[in-house]
Amino acid sequence: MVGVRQFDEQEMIATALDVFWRKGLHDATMQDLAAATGVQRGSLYNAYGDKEAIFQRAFDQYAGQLMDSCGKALAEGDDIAARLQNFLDLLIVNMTSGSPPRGCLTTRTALDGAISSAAVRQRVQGVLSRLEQLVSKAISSAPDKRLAANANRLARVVVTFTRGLAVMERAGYTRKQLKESAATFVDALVGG
Amino acid sequence: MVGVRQFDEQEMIATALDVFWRKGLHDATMQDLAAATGVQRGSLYNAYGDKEAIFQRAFDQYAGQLMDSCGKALAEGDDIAARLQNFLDLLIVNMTSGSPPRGCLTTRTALDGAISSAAVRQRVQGVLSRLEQLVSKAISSAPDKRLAANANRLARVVVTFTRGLAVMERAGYTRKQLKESAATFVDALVGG
DNA sequence: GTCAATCTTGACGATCATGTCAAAATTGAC
DNA sequence: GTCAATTTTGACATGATCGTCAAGATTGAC
Repeated sequence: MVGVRQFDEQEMIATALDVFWRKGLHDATMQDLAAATGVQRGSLYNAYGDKEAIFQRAFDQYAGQLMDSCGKALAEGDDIAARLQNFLDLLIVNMTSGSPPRGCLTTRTALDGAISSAAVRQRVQGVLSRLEQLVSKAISSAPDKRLAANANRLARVVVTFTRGLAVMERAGYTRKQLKESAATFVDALVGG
Repeated sequence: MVGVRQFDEQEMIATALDVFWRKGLHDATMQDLAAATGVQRGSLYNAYGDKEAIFQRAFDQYAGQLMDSCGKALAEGDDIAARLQNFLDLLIVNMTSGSPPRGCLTTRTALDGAISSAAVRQRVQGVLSRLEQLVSKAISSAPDKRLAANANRLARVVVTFTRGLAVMERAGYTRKQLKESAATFVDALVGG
């Protein structure tokens, strides 16, 4: 192949993800991406077409990693309470990492009003849907039949609560406060 | 007084609130406000200084009305479950009203990454803080001492959950789905 | 009715982001 | 080493938004 790409795509997407995570799809500009990755604007347009195409790649990478982590968190622990706690703690650490904390990319993207792209919306819905499935599966396997019977409904409540945590983080709540809320929530939900 | 204002301020702020609610502080432009209110851009700059000043007035009006409604919702009902349900239903209806649904202004504002204004951030925190107080007060008055003793912590969980509902709405969940989640949440939280 | 303070209007300049393009540079294939 | 496909580069045109300002219009006070 002639005229070979001068930058590492993996590295480029990873850096772009960081930019999108900190600024959001709407507020991150091609200039931001160019500056952060060291790849010129024109090259990015040539390679990907537009900003949204870059976002989609970055988001897919992020979503894949997130699902892996969540699956593992929900598999470790003696009982369903511990597993849910692991899951919530993982998300909390995830959204409160970085300086300043970068928040939750999925939630930020869901709230980004300037996004009319069906592809982006579907990706957000995909993450939420898969999270519900993971949690539902975990709850289903609990010995408590009262819980297991309502696994789907409860899973949606849990995922909804995680979205709330993401909003509270943006509003200024600290990791410690979020963890306390999460503990209270798990305790109240699956009995303590 | 000479050289009198040619538009009704109350009406202007109410219309501006509608614009901000549908587009968000960041995405709503002065042109949007001018077009919706019928007041020219220059007049708005002359009267208020900048967009954020208009937003603050609109937000204060919105927050006041919201607190009133929430206070009433939390006061009606036989038990704490019914009161919380009223409260959650109110918020759900509030965020799913309009066509297309306008969502939750507080949550949208909290997630708006382009906002560095301390005044705006404080207003968002103020709403969340006051909501926590209202809910906490309602829970405190419940006969169930196990609940009342944890009123503050539980109230924060409830408010966090409401933020989650706002995100789920943006992600495409319908009013019906949100209400079902809310019902499941209340049932799990305060026993059913 | 006149005056003067205030508001309104329309236009202006500046900034920023987008997307495109032609010319130059790069490099694998032969 | 040459060629040709592809990428890179820098510049360009476009459009949106912001904030400002001078000139004109309005109206309460006298």
